Amino acid sequence: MAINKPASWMEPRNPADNCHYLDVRDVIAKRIESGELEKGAHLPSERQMEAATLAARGTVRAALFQLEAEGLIYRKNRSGWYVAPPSVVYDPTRWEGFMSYVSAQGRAPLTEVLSTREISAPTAVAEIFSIAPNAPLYEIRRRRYIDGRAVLIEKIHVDPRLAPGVLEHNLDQSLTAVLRDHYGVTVIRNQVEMQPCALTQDASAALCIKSGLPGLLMRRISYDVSGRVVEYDIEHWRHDALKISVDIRIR
Amino acid sequence: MAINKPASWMEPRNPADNCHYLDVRDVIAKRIESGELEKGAHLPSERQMEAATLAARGTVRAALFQLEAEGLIYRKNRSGWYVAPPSVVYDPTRWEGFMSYVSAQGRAPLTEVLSTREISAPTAVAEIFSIAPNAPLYEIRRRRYIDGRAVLIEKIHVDPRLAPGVLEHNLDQSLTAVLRDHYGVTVIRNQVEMQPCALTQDASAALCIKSGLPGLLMRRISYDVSGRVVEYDIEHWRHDALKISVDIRIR
DNA sequence: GAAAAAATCTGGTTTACACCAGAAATATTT
DNA sequence: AAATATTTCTGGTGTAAACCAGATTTTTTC
Repeated sequence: MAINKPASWMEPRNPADNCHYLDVRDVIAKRIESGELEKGAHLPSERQMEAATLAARGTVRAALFQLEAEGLIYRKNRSGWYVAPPSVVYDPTRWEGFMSYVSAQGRAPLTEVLSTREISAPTAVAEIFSIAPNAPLYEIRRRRYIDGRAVLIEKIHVDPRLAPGVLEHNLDQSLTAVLRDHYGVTVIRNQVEMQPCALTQDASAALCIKSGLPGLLMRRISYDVSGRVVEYDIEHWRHDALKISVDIRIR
Repeated sequence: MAINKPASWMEPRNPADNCHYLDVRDVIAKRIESGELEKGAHLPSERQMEAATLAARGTVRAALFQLEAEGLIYRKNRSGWYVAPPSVVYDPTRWEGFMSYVSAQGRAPLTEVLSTREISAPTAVAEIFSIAPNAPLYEIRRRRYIDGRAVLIEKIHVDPRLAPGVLEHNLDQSLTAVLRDHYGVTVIRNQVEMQPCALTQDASAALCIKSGLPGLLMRRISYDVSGRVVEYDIEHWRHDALKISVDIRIR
């Protein structure tokens, strides 16, 4: 089944820490790294591991949380623990959209529009767009998948003056492409910001994740040639879904 | 002292989740965000909070772990929980070293050399440098601080052929500057990679952090004009110490 | 007053139960 | 065979109690 060495894995530990849960962690980690447990594989249940490792369930869970923080495993709501697929590499300096860089890495991207509507700009957002508070603004909420796993939820704000009626278009694809092709709006500057966060209630619900789990918050502001803000995007990512990679040369 | 509303904070919760520990989290989070608990402030002890919140210690700890993952608080080994200072903004596209961008943000950077030695290149590292396995290589281990808090530990590899005797120099400063000023080696390309990780035994020990806590792994490869690898740097960061920000324009 | 020893406080870890709600599998009914 | 009800399984949460080892503070000793 998995994990059933009685207590033999107690010995080869580093004497520095005497943390049982890190032992359990190591056992599982090794099985994943060795490929014994394949990507996406379903781990045995916590109670099975409890019996197999002779550790209390709380200890087993501590180990699972640790592995989750490391991005090695993840959980589906109440269905179980799974081996995490490899993360996708993202280079913020490249002018590539989600669909593009995900498929370039041999993974299957998918975008789903959750909702579109016209709102009146909240103060904070209005400031970014340099428009009056409560001015009209489009809001698009989307969910994106990699290989069938929901990895991020995003809320995009667009200025209706730059792209009137954009909500009528098909938004399952690159929004930047739609803006370029239908409105002649070209993005020439991107401001990207990333930081760890806790997933908000709605984000975690949309990602089928337990509320409050750590995630990655990415904010992106896109500008056009004349310096106008075209798009303000707030993305909540699974923390284990991407890796950042930047390649820079002096010009 | 702090947190002593008997059970009044039970009401204003979102009815979706009935997670007690998120209630405790919210109370503490609010006190931090409102500024009632200042940056760097020492939180009451877990046992005090246990009594004050009427929740079991395990529940209190769950809340603390949550806040830690969010980067709002951190802990010193066995001394207690503290409010986390604001994170530092790092822009991988800028040609600025640690000392430079940290002080530019009004924070006090500090670098401490832990060890320097000559090693024979492990296979993986040798590949990066395009040298023979076991070829000589310099290894520098440093620890860096922001406002007195250790935030990262790094291991730098340097090719002795490019910078013979570099270990004799003062390495408390920017290594890139030393290479430039004393060896005429200029870095013109940087390859940076970031991903969440679990802090290794030695990293966590050096950072005075409980072993196994999540962190951020940053790898940097620096190239000179002729495409030679000048420097290979592996950095283990506290996950709450930095924020990534990139500003890109089409050329 | 300074150094050393002792008591106390703090997080760190583990155990063992108990109960809940959603997911999944199974048995039942139509 | 398909739709439906039921049972079982899975993680999610909370409690209470112990014990450890390093940090810190207090007390004692010199």
